[in-house]
Amino acid sequence: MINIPKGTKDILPDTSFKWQYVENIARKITRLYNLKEIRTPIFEHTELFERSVGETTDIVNKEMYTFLDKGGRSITLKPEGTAGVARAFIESLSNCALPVKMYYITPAFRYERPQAGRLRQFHQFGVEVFGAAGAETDAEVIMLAKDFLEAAGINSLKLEINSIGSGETRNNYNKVLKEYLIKNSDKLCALCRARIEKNPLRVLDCKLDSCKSVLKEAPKTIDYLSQEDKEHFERLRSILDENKIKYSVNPYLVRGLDYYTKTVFEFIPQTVTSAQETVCGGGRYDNLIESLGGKPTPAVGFGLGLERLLLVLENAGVNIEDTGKLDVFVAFADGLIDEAIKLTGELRKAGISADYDQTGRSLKAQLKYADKQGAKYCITIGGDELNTGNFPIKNMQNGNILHIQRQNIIETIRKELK
RNA sequence: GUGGGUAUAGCUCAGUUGGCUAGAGCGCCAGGUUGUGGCCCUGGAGGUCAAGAGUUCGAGACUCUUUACUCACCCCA
Repeated sequence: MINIPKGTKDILPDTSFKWQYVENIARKITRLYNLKEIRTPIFEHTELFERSVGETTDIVNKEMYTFLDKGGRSITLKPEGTAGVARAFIESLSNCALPVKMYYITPAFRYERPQAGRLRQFHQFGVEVFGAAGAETDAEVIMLAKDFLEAAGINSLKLEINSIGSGETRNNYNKVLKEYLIKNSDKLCALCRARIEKNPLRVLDCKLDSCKSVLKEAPKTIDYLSQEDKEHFERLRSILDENKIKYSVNPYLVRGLDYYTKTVFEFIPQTVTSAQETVCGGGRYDNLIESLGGKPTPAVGFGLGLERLLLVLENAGVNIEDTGKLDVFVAFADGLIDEAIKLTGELRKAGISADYDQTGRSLKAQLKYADKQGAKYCITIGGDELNTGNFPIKNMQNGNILHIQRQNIIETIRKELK
């Protein structure tokens, strides 16, 4: 037997409705915010991710699904959603009226050791807004994420924000931070010492207590912001305050992708105890489009892990209802299958979902099967019904049976379903 | 990549200091006076005890190796 590859999961028929539930909410909320869907390829040229996600990140260094295609090109399965959308923007959308506001729901691939809330193929819902530089857009993206998470059923959420600055701010700060880290390098873990040169910002993110204590005294990005960056961050805070959106400023919040500038944020549900706590993360990336060869274009967005979201919903006890249950099951006595085919067909044409047994079950087993399918109603066809024209429609929830003339069945079912 | 845990029926798991033909619940299939599901009763199908080697008169159990799964670290959603 050949089994499923490591780190992947089948979404089976008894569970797929949960995915449809969150996807439907994503489509509903993005519509309210005037976003359109974009679908980009599952694979791109490897170089796109190297240049956007960043060569110092773990994602690019050790987690990408990269292979040569038959033409000898280096191809990579998308490890996240932003790069492909940025590429598509540069290629096809940069002459559109700005801002261009889009969302995507896509599988993504990272070669990692799987664990709770982390798979090798996972799914992201993400949002990108191109061409609006102001903090209003940062706020709008944050609000959208919050509305979505709340609509999905998460009611205790922690929002953390930070600004890591851009341009000069970033250079100045990196220098100061580097000096500080080098001075204290004997107290840092080996990994952090290695990060000092390559990407000092990442040290801020270390979870080791020994490193954390060093960081308590470390210079903070928000103290080194340029006037412009500072005003941007203040403006964002005031909009969030005005709109009663609670947040806390976490000066050590640094996102793991290199393209972020200025605002970064994360949503952390309070119900989860696991370390995979961040369900949604995002921020501004004003330099990405230019660095990929496009016109300088400010941008902001977020990515949200659907597996993690579903895990959080489960832990929070959110009950997701399967709205796709069968309306009518048509049961029939021995020899009357042709009548069942006819009636089932009529119901379907009338927009009522209907099914009947094609495996030769006994009448009793048909009822049992109808029950398992979650059928709302069951109609039984037998010799008596054909003679009298009077058919029993059983409500499978309360067991009540209505007796209805053949020509009135569809009308009755319609009324009942409302 | 590093560290921990687990592996017995489709699923969740029992299985005593090593000892008869391998167990339960759930699920599946069938039956319980030729036509009404859920509850109950009865029966049935379904297992190379992850794989390989070792210890032993005897291994599901003990030892070793391999593999898979899982959780955590790193990192990320």
